[in-house]
Amino acid sequence: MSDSGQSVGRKRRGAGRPTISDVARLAGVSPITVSRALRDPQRVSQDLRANIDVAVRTLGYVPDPNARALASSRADVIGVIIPSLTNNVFADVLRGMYDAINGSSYQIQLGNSRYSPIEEERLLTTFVSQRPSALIVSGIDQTPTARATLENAGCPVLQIMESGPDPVDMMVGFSHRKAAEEIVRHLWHAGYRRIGFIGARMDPRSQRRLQGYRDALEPLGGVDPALVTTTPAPSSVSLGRDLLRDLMSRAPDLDAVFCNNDDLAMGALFECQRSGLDVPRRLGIAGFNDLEMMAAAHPPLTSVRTPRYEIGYRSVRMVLDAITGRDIPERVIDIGYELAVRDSTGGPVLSQ
Amino acid sequence: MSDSGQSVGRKRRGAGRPTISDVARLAGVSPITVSRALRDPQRVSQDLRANIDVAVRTLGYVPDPNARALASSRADVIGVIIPSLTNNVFADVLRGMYDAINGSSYQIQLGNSRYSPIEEERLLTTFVSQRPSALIVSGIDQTPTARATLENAGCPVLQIMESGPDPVDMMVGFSHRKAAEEIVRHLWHAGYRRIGFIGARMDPRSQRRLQGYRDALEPLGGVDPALVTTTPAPSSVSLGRDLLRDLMSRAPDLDAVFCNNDDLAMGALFECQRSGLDVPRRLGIAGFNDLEMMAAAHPPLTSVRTPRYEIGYRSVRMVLDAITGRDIPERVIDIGYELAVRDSTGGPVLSQ
DNA sequence: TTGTAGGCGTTATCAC
DNA sequence: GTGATAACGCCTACAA
Repeated sequence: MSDSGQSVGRKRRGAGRPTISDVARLAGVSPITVSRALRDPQRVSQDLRANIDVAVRTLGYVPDPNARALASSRADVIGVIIPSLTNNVFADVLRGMYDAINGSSYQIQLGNSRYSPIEEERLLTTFVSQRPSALIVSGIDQTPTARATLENAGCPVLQIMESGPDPVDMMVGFSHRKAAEEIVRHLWHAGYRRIGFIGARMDPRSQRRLQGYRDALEPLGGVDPALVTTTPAPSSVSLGRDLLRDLMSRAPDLDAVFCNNDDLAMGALFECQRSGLDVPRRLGIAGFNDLEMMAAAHPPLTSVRTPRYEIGYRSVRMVLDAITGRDIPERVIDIGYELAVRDSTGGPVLSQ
Repeated sequence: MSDSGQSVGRKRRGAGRPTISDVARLAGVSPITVSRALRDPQRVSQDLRANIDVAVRTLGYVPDPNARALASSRADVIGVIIPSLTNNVFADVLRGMYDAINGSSYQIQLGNSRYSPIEEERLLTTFVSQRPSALIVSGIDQTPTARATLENAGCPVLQIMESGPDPVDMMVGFSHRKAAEEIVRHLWHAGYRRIGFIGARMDPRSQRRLQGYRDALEPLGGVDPALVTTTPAPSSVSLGRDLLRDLMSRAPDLDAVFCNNDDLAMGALFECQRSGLDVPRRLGIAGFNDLEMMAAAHPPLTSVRTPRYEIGYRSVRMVLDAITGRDIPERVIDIGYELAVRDSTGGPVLSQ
């Protein structure tokens, strides 16, 4: 009790909560043994481990993550950067991530780049300064600076949402271009011939969906620029209404529309309801992502089902495996997508 | 150059990035002066500060947040616990929070309790072990354990989303009970007499909305239990369809429905469209939160506009003020709400 | 398997 | 206003 660290006049700056030394003293071992028992119980003998467990519980000891990070030059943190918090797509991804990290000793450090590559650069710099155990970023269009930061981060790096060439390290996603191409082809096969495109935000993934739209129609009679409407404005249901109204007024013979995402598709549906256009007979509507509401709409809306939750879940499992040195059989995963074909693309009146 | 720290044979464990000592050496001052210049420039003389700035830039010095947290017993982190990531309500709150923290040197540490008080307890314990600068939690229904943790966290605490008695510390929210009461009264005044309630999830805030529904109808002829349908299942648009269908089959004379949230309201609208019920003449529909899609629907849907973004934004500003010791004029803020009255509650056929 | 020595990078404390 | 000293709590490296 002479050097308990609590004696009068002793100066301590900390908040006075128990430290690893307190536990060690109570258990009759050295601090490093406690440290080992906590991190890798197998490296400590049975009986000592038991003593230590008791001491930990008795004192209510909780390791200090900051001290741990400082000493080991490694924080038990996975940095995640996404471009939007309100986009349902990323909400699902995040849910998967948080589910996957549950029960582990790691924390997710979340950054919102707001679709700004520069903001992403800044966040990356901040995150790297914390020496994270892994980094997860959205998309494959990082700036050269950001890419360099990722390459020198000294930890596993995972790019999500898209598949593409030249990964920084690992990758989990799918081809937005191919997905778009496929659903546009579905519209064609359903009998639609004047197929338009409505797009908002027009971030890189939206651009590639537009490209997929073009790729699909090119061999099928060509792309009519008059049928394409895009805006850099953030996507919304109201915007879907507006964009469809614009497009219809400029191209009255439009008979189907592929919407960049589900919000726009929902807005397009409401616009049709308002103006009395029969869906799918007068106008076919397809969206992208297959949010839950799509199947519940009237009529149910066709979309591309993207495995968002799964992307989030698998990405965290993957970096966790990488962190713990486990074998990663595939470092680049094309996770695919599925068409969710519903009544809204049932075909025009005069289906061939 | 003899003791530059880079000389051969010297053992350094860190990743070799510049430290505050490197900056100090280059600027010809002591480390503590650099520390002060970085945190509170006014405490260091003009010329030294200039030298230090140059040195910082020359070396590309970035402070180590872990070392800082360890030494000061305080991490520049604001812990935030929300019950859901996919609920649009919290997405908006988070967006406000991330916007408000932008530019500060603080980080948000996000936890997802999945509507589980026990999970919230666990997260709180984990967060507190990091010595956060502030904590923000959702709702006012923490377990006694969680509440004790908050009270002993040694940092500002803010409860958001609801207003209520007995705050732990600070509070930003509004009365869900009163908001619900008001919109149900609106339905009554619009001429509806058989007003039902549809609820999902039924977390504490949903419960209070149900209470508001009852409080409104009690003095207006009483509550008919047959008009209330709730489920603990997570809310969704599809569920809104299902619940309305159930309710209509059990109470065919239903003439309006207050939905616990907007997803359910949207589902109720789709169900009416499917079964050919005129909205608002055969059935009035009101939701809660006023998500963007509500105004774009056909017909536009009535809801309660809740200031979600503002709650997020103001809550972070508030804890930031508290952290920096600024005066907080109001520690408990009722941020209010507004009715967004639209066509979907335009009144029944035989309006009085 | 366990322990010793010292460092991780920064800041609180107190002296000048 | 500036600096010396020690401490924050834990972990790596090496020794026994």
